[in-house]
Amino acid sequence: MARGDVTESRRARANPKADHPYHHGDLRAALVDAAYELVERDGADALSLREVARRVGVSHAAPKHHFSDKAALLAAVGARAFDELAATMEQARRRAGDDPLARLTSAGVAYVSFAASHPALFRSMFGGALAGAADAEVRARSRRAFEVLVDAASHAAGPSATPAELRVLVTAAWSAVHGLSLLWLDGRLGRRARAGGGEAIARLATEVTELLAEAVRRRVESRGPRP
Amino acid sequence: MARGDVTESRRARANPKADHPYHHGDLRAALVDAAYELVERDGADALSLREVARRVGVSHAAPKHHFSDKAALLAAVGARAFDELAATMEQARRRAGDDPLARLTSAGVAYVSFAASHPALFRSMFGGALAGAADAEVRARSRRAFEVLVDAASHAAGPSATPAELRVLVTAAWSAVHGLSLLWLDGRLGRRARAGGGEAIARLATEVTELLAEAVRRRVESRGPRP
DNA sequence: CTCCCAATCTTGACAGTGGCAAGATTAGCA
DNA sequence: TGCTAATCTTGCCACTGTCAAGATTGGGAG
Repeated sequence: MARGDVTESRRARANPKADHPYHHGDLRAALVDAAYELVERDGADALSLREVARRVGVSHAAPKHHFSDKAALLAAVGARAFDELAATMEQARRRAGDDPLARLTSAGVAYVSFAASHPALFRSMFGGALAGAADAEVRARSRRAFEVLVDAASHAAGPSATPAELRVLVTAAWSAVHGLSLLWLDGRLGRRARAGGGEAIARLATEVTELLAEAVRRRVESRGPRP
Repeated sequence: MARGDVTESRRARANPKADHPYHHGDLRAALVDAAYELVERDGADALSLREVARRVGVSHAAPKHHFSDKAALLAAVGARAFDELAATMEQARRRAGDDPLARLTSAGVAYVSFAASHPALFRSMFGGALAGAADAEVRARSRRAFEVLVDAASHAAGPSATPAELRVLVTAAWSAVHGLSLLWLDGRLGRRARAGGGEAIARLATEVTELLAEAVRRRVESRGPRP
């Protein structure tokens, strides 16, 4: 479910569970797969290296040769998750057509929808283990997702927006969808929003991003031509 | 540092560390104190019940009689933290005077400033252990903090704002400051913001909340009188 | 084709964790 | 003054992440 298959390299292994040859063939990818599933289900805090190893059918110390650390495994999971997020958002942008406002809102909706449909995963992508060390790869992959938002916000602000104005819009939009996602996951948006399910949160995201875009556009227009 | 002292009840204990009488006197409060400090320093994930017990000078199983669970202790810490947040925000509102916009922005700034000066604590107040069970007390205390924001946003929207418009503003403002706090804590706002320290994040919060308030106000005004 | 090195995986151990159970100690009420 | 119930301790279990040393094997050098 998580995502298609991963390059099954080198050796064609008939049965991954029954006959456990001493060398697994593609342990690294298998570990990331299993970890991704577990994190998606129970979150990063609940992840146990030993459990991952067990699922893959390998001894508890085997992961050590591919991931120095539990944090390293989580970083790999995070990188994959951000790829997923970026793909989702890019697809949403593509589907949104040419209208700049529609592009922004649909990117925002894609963001919160991803959070809503992968709650534990989404939480694990920020803060916690991924925050401190901030694996370089994770940062790079996450940037791609954010670029979608930045691009959409830029168009929504209009061509004559100042860099500073643009920066405020981008920061505000990103903060808003991010905060909206987390507050909703925490169930802190009142029961009206919670009851509505995925639809309610999507509508909220639309309203909020529209509000922001509208604000910047008006501000830009009322200022007159760019100095 | 965390906050003054807690009601030292019942018995006056001369030396809390040296002579450990069989009955501590006020173990519950002492545990919360110690846990609060540890969470503030290292976050909820890093908290160890045994470490807390050690700090208080008590056996590792003693906390069981006051907190059924590690989550229960964290809930107590969370409740205290939300009290702190609420107090900070109320103070900010008081200092802001009468201007509705100033009230909103200063509440928002107080929110992100709290996050910035208590990073690990702030993270622990949301998601993770506090998210699932959602201790009733924590919810109640947190509501008080959010009320400040709601109140400020209401005034900023103007007297003729519709309930629906108001709800959008409140949700947007709250989401924005919340997301802003977390993204900044994660170091995801670019190096310009990170380098600025507490000042930069406060400025961002001001700009974002002002943008939102402005948007709603214009929307309300341009709509004409309330239907 | 053979042999050997290095990568890969396993077994075993250690310190630390949260939670449970049974016993020691004491506070405060009858 | 005595005794019950609350409080705290000791001891244990299953589990975790990490390390060290040994077993196994793939794949290139000769």
